[in-house]
Amino acid sequence: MPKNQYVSTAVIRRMPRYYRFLGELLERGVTRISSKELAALMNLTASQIRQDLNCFGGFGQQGFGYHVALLHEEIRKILGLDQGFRAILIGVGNLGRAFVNHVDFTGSGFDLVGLFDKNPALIGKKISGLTVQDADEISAFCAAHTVDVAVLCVPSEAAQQTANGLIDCGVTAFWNFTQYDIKVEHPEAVVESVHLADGLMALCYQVNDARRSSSSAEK
Amino acid sequence: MPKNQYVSTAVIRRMPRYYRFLGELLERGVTRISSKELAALMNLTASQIRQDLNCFGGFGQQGFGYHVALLHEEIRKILGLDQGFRAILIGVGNLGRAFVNHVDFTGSGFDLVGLFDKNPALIGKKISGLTVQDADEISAFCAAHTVDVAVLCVPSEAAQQTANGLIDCGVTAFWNFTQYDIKVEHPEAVVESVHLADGLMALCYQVNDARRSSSSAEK
DNA sequence: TAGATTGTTAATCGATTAACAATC
DNA sequence: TAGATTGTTAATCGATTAACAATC
Repeated sequence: MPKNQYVSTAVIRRMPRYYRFLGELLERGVTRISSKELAALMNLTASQIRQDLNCFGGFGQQGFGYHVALLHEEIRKILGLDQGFRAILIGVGNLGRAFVNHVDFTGSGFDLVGLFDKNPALIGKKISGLTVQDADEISAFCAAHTVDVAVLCVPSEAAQQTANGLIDCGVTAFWNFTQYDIKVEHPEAVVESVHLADGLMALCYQVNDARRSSSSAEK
Repeated sequence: MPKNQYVSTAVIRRMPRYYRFLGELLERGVTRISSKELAALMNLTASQIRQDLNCFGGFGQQGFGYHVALLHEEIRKILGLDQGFRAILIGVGNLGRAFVNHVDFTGSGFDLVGLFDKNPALIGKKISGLTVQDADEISAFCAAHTVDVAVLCVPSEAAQQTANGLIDCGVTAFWNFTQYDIKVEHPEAVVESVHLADGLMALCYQVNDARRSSSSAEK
C-alpha cells in the first residue's frame, strides 16, 4: 500500500541508512525489531523512524514491531535498488579506478557497464573486468546501450563540459566527484555531488570547535 | 568581531561551499559581490547568505556588498584551515591510495603526515612522498608526533576496532570512509562519515522519482 | 484479555525567507 | 544626498518530537 505524496529529501537520505542497519541485523539473525530498539541502535528517535517509514506505507505491526527481512526488502524496493539501472564512469584516474574496485555498484542499484577516459595510456586497460574506452566513444556507446547514470571522476575543469555532452546523449543522472557544482537544465536531471574537500573542511571546523568548547569547559 | 553563539551544522556545512565559490570568483578577478549576486550563482537566497555569514560577524559593507578576497580569507579562518592540523590515513587499499593522491588535504586544513596498513605487501611502499608504515606502529607514531585526525579507509569490519585503538592514542577526529557507523565516546570526538553507497542509493531513488514524475506529467 | 507497539495527529522546535531600518 | 545593500528582527515554513488512539 505505497503512499504517493512528496517525500522530503531529509527522509530519502535516511533510507539508505535504515537499509544498511537492517541488513546488518539480518546478518546477525535478528528477525524482529521495534522502532524503539532501532532508534537506540541508530541514534534516532523512535518517532522519527515511524514517521519516515510511514511516508511509504505501514510496514509494521502494532504490538509487535517490524519484521527485519520484510522491511529490508521494502526499502530495497522504495529506493529502487532492484531495477538494474546502468552506469558508466568517466575518468579512470586514481579516484575513478578506486571507485570501480571499491564501490558496490550492484548492491546500490546500478550495474557498471562502461569505463571511459581520454588518456591514451589508459584506453584499452582492463579494470575489474571492464575495458577502458576512449572518451570520444561515449556518445556511440550511449546510442548503442541504455545508460542511466554517469559517474564523473574527471578533472573539475572538465566537469561541466563532460556533463553537457552526456546530457546530449540522454544521460540525465550524475554522481559527481569533481569540485565543481555542475548545472544541468534537463527537467529529469538529478545530480548527487560528493564534495570530498567540503567534508574535510567541515571536519576541520568541528575539530576546532570541539577543542574550543572543551577548553572553555575547563575553566 | 567574531560572535560566539552556537552555529548550527546546517550553516557549517555551507561554509566550505561559500569558500569554494569565493575562491573561484577570486581566480576570475572579481573583487566585490553582493549577497544577491552570490545567491544567484550558488542557487541560494540572498537572505540565507547574509544570515549564514552573520553567524560569524559582519563581513559586508552596506550599500556595497562583500569584498571577495576579504570574505574568502575570513571563511578560511572560521573553518580553521590555517592551523595545519595533522592527519594520518589508515588502509592504503584502492580507496586510501586514491585519496592520498587526489584529495587536497593541505588546502582543506590538514597536513597528511603518515600512511598505515597491515598488509606486508604495502608496507614500505612510497605513495606521494610518504612511506606506508606497519599499522602496528600507529600508537608509537602517535606518541612521537601530534596527530589530530585519522582517515579511515580500512575494511568496514575493522572500522570500530581501528577507531578504538586510535582513541586510545589520543586521536579524536575521524574521516570515516567505511560502511560502518563508528561510535566514539570521547567528549571531544568528531566524526565525519562519507557513506558512498548511501549516496548512490539516494541517487537511485531520485532517478526513479524523476522518471515517475515526468511520466505522470505526460498524462 | 492485557501489554506492547504501531500509525497518525498535534505540538514543538529549528531553519529559511521576508521585510526593513541602519548605514555605507 | 540618493541608491544600494547590509545586518537583524519578525514571519513563515518544514522537520522533528511528543502524545495517544487504534490494533495486533
